[in-house]
Amino acid sequence: MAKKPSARAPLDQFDRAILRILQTDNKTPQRSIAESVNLSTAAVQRRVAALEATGVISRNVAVVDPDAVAMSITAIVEVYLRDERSATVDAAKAAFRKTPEVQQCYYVTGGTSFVLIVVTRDMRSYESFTRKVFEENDSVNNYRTLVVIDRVKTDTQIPIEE
Amino acid sequence: MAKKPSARAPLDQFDRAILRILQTDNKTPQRSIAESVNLSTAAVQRRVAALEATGVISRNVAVVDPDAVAMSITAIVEVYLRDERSATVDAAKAAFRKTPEVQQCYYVTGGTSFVLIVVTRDMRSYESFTRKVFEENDSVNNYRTLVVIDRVKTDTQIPIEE
DNA sequence: AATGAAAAACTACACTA
DNA sequence: TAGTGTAGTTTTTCATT
Repeated sequence: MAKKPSARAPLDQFDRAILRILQTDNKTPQRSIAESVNLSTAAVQRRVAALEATGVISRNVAVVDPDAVAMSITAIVEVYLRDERSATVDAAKAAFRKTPEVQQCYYVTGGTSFVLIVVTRDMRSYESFTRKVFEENDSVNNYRTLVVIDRVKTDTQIPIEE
Repeated sequence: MAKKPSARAPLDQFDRAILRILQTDNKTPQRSIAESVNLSTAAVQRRVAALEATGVISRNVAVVDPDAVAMSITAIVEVYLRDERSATVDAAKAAFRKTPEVQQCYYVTGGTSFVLIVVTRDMRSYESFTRKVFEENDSVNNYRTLVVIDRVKTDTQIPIEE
């Protein structure tokens, strides 16, 4: 599993084309990638290995449907910290990073400190999550929950320019 | 590429253990999955195939680091529609779904209509995105941008209970 | 860029709870 | 009958030239 800070040469057209494919389906055989982008399979192989080694591809994962594993509540939570001292912020980051219900966490500008995407089994477990993570946490001043009605789009694809 | 609405038997311990592994690294050889969960490789093979066929695993993807492809702005946008008539909402969903800069889109409760996660090259292209998608769109009443300073956690992992 | 070796994914079939 | 393991086949990956 590659995760280098990466000193990387800029990506060329081939790399970008390969990334577009792997972002959609990383099980695509190198042979058919090679056809699509007009390279040999060996070239594709070397490029994919390099993209992984330099961290351009950070992970290779299966995407699981939350409904299928009976995790029916997705919520977006805006978190307001008591203060923005770096110790406070770093502690919050660490806490969110290791909480499994927190699927995504972003530190943001504009008044709100963090935006979280939280996944739980049901409303009861969402409530106990908020107790545990927000209400018993002194550095959290306040939070606002937006419950997701429809996960319209959850691709984690990055738009890759031509 | 599997995507069935999924009428499926509930997942057992084996399935959940397999999902936990594949969510972390879907390149894990079936042989080592088999060892971890105490099944034969063939059994693992069949279960993975079934999980894909029923849509429990919706996709298999490479996760690309936005910085590596020079997409340096991530923004979280709260969108307020003019009204919540279903035609208006559905049109907005369709529009967001097909806009490549919109990496994720959630329809939510609580005043805000949509929360978007938007990825662009830089601030200039973020601005032209907002013009194109919000300001020239009559059904968008208003929107609020939170610019991401730190992508603290961007796993798209679902917590899978024991 | 092409070949060949190694590994992984998949299939067939007999067996068992 | 649904699901497993063994063992054999095909496909994919990867190193070497």
